[in-house]
Amino acid sequence: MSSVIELVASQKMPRLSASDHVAQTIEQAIVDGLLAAGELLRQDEIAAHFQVSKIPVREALKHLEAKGLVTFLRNRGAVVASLSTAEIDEYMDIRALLEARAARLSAPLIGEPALAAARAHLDDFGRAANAGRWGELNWLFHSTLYAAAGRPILLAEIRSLYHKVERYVRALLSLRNEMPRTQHEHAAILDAFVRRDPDAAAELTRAHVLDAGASLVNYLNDHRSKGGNT
Amino acid sequence: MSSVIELVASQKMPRLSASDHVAQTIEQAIVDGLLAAGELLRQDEIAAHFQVSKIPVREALKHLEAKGLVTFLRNRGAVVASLSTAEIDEYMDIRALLEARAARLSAPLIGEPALAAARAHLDDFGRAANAGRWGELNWLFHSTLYAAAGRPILLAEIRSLYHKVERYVRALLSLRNEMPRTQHEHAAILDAFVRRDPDAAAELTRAHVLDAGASLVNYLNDHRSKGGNT
DNA sequence: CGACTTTATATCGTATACGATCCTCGGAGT
DNA sequence: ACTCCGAGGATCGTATACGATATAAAGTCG
Repeated sequence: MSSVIELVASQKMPRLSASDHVAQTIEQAIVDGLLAAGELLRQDEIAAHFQVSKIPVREALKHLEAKGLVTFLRNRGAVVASLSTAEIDEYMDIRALLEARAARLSAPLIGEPALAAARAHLDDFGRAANAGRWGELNWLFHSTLYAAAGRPILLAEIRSLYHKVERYVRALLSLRNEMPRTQHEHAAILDAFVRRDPDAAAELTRAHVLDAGASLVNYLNDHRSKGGNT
Repeated sequence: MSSVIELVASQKMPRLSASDHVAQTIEQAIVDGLLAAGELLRQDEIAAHFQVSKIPVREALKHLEAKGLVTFLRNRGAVVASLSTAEIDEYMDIRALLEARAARLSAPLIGEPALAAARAHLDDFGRAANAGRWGELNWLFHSTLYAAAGRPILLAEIRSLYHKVERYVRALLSLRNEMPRTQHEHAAILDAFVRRDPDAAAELTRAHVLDAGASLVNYLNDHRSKGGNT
């Protein structure tokens, strides 16, 4: 076979169905906070934007509905899911549990390459300017540490929870200056991993997530219309 | 307006879209183990069964895919998701964490009506004949205990995890006689709630879930083709 | 002049239709 | 006889089309 054919074959699509492509793009947009909570997602509009019909768009939205990022209103379409402060609090509480578990399992097993990678993410994190990049690096830092646990399902569950609250965390980070404390806690966590100390890694991780959760809930309670859920 | 109109209005549908109806029914069938892991779900067939077109069927399957109960194979359709023993082990480990947390929060707050309801479910559980009814009562028992925690998200996450492994648990219960030990553990858990003892409730719940998980993993490791993931 | 009904329009939810991809089975070649 | 290949059929993925429902605007009555 000629090299031309190979060339064509190599770039022959991301091997992604239209439905999956739309789902991934919208998911990212929601997580990044580009779409406001409660915003209506008009199917025809999205379909036109991606140059597909409504069918794959609806399939994508159904997927995101099950993931908890979108809510369907009967005969009124889909909106970006919004979380009450109580719900955010619950998610952060669960994250604290699972991430502490992952840290405990991973700390004794982590290797030097993973530590170096985490350290690199930490440095990049300190230099990152916008909240978008910050969110990405924050996840990279933590997931790098958790990977050594060899628990893909646990990691996936953590990521799923993280996705649901990430846009709120980012909004907070953009408005308040939480970076110094965050960086300090990250450094302490990394140090616990360097020492391969499971108890310290777990407890510091737990406290880190709960701190972020408390800070977030406080902020939202202040800035939302008194009883507000939105 | 006449009473006839009111009558019609009152029974005017389950207010459920075709897509949601199909999703719920298939989800139940998978959880109940009526559909074997790995089984192909043919869209035309399902559509004919429900007397709808493929569109709502595909939306339902996309929903279940995001929930982890179904897997799509590009241009080959959807199959019932199957779990390796390692994945089941992970899910049970996470369940143990979350259910222990729910038990700890709930135990000090639980009221007499909830305790009475849990006791009733426990009795029914002892008399239940088939695995299907057993699974339902088992969930009712545990969820009744957790409800007092006032943590709907936590409860929903637990239910989601439970759904993913329930068919495997049921298969085990049907084949082995695990009921006596299970009943004994349930009684001990209920007793801890009666005493409003958070530590005991949490630890007994944790052990209960981990026991079930270990038993399940052992069984599957014995009965699956040596390296088997299915 | 305001509240209720009615009509219009936009958007949703689903059925039908069709090209694309993959599996099956039979035939040619070694 | 076995392997490789291609035509046929089945199933998937998506575009188009249409009835159903909700929101908004206009009209009517008190």
